[in-house]
Amino acid sequence: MRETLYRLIEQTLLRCYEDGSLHSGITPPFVVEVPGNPEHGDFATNVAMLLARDEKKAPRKIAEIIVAALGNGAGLIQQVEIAGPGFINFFLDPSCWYQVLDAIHRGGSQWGQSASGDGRKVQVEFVSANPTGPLHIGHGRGAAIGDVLCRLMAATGWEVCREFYYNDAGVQINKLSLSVQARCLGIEPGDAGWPQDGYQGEYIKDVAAAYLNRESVSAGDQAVTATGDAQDLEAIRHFAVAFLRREQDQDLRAFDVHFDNYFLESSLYRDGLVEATVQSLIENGHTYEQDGALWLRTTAYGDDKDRVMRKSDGSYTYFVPDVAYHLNKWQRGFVRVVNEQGADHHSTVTRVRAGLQALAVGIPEGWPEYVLHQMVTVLRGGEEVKISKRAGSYVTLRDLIDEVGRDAVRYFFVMRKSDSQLVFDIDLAKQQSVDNPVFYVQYAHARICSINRNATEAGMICPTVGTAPVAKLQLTEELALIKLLIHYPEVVNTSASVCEPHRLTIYLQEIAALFHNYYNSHRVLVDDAETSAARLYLVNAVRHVLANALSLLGINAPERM
RNA sequence: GUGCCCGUAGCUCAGUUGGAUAGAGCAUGUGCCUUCUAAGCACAGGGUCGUAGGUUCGAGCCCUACCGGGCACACCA
Repeated sequence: MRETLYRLIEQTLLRCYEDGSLHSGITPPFVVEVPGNPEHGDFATNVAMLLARDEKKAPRKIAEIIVAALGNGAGLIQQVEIAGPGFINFFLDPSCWYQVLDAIHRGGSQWGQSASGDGRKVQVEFVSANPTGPLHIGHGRGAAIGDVLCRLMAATGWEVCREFYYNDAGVQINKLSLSVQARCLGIEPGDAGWPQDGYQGEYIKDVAAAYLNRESVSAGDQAVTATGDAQDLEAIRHFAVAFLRREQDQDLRAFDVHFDNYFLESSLYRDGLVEATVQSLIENGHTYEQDGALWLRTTAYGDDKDRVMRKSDGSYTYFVPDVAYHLNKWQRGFVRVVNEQGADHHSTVTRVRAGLQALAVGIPEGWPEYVLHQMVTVLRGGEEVKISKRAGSYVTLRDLIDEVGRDAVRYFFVMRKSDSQLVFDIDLAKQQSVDNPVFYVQYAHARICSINRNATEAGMICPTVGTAPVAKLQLTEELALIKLLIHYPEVVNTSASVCEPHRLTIYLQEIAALFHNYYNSHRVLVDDAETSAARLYLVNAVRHVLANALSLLGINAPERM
């Protein structure tokens, strides 16, 4: 609808240039938007104001010329007015609103999807937790945001690859192995022989017990049987990694989050990608030696200081494998890559991009994209629940799902813009009332299903596509609902392209609010059969949109509550 | 000290990428069930958009400086 109007204005402008009523000859970057105030019409454009300077005319004068040339847009436009400093307000013919109801019923569960991705390959990397413990709340937020992003992109025509990257070697894994070994030997935190900065959590005991029992574990990407030999640190490492990966997998499955590919940091070394990347950076002349370390001149690409690549002890800093990893992503053909991470990793953004630019293999400057989420604080009984991983006392993702349910957890995690901090109020998430946004939205869906059941009982059914007497829908509340329904595909598109899943939850709140309002002021099933049919047609369109949006969030749309 | 993010109603947060009189929910106050789920709805009060400048027809949004909070700063990832 907005698109149609946009093109109409564009063409009108060209016509004005042809007949000489306007002469600047440019098409300014004007917008067609939905005014906040309904009195300002269904759509409005600022085109006349943007032309004022080049035309050397008052915006309202220009608006008059455009309006005169506009016509009625093939019956689309009922009325046009010029308002304020030079806005052109459009009031559309009501009949055009009703078309969206047919479109929704025709599209069903597909409505709102588009092909803007055009089958291109996008990769979303998210969670990427190292296998040193259970997933915590922060991983949960990342998992929810990443998963919804994937669903959004798939719905907009992208070929999506969901990837999980983790470090299975390195210093932290050594600490993990040593901690498990210590537990195997009966050493406890605080005892002599407990590894420095070891992992103290209770779960380490479980890993040790399983190892001593010679259990077999298989995670999504690996399978290991324990030898039970407490002296074999290498065997412990393999087992511990597989064990914790399995735990994380189970948590993710409980959260309905799945991956297409697991990528191991160790494979970058094994396959020589790290070494090749370093060589390439040296050959391109972007490195230098200083203080016994090898540096990359990242300042040439907007970093505030140069970064060490190879430490004086000969090992690489973590950003080197990161660059190698992203080069690999590029070579796999992903024209778009989105990395969802905690904001505490934000310093990698500039470095990775700088490293990729320095490789000079044609990677665009802003590639890859990053979605960074801020911290989550958990509130229970109005008090903050402290999270401390090393000390081993914290709320895990699993705890949270078990306590408040998957739907609520997912909704709360994507409800806010990712770059603002999130307060997760456990008590609120558990509440089954209007205060809880998840229930509010699900309840709207359940209510419509309930109406359908009542309709069936009364021998009425929702009309099929094109047969509904839609002209019966004249109430303000009905038109408001229809006008909001129209925007759904745009919400999906925008959310996907700017990577902001929270827009979906805001839209859901709006549509649910309008529905509850309508429901309270008017009955759907009334004596007049035609009116009932038209209203059934409308509320079921609402039901489709609610269900579709919830499905993009990975949340159930219950038929009863 | 340097870099990034945030600052909007008492609280939690939106704000359609620069548009018209800045919006929701909670909390407070007042109403609405013989009728499809009251697990709901309506009305009312509540604001120097952190502060000060700047850019322009027009700024919550863009630029600069400052204030306050968070995060990160080779030898953890």
